Amino acid sequence: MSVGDSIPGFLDGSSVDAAQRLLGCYFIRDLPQGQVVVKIVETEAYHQDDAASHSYRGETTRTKTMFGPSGHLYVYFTYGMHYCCNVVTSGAGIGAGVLIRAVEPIEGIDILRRNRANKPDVVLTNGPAKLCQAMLIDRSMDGHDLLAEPMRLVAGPPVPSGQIVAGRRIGISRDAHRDWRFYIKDNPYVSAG
DNA sequence: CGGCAGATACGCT
DNA sequence: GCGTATCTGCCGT
Repeated sequence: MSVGDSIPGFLDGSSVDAAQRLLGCYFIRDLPQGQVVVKIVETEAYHQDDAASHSYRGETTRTKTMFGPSGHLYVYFTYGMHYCCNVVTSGAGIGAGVLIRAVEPIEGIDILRRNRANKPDVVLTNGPAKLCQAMLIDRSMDGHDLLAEPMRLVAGPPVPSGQIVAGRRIGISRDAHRDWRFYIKDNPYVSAG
């Protein structure tokens, strides 16, 4: 397959814009077992003036990465056992990012299967904690620059706006009415939600 | 297949 | 203490 080789240039704008434009982009993850390529199919936007965002109450040790430069990975730990990852947006000094909720396996699906106890393909990466488990993303990856190995973000062909569905974000209680969740219409790897 | 409880640890009140 | 940007297994329809 052929993908672009530069990080998407729209990350410095609002996370709501970035969340839509990240759909169709790729993560290329190098693991000891080999290379994994996935396509982003579901996202959610979070920003500083957003009561649902980890950055809402200001910078802390945990959320420091969200206030750093765009294009880095913010990884958090939640529910006592799960990791989830965001692409940092909106530039240094602003606490914003895009939660990656689901991805579609493109290459290295056998590696993803192994990391997910050989579960059926459709549930390998259709959730924010599932995809982190499948791609071996944990707190040690927090702050990682997505221009660099072992995990890069590259632009994909833009998803037509008619193919993007917006809806409420999942699993939050504050500012829940905002339609800041985006996914590719009819894609089988979108989370059940 | 939909609903629900349990797991489990960390950050914030 | 309490709530959490979740997932899984187990139950009943």
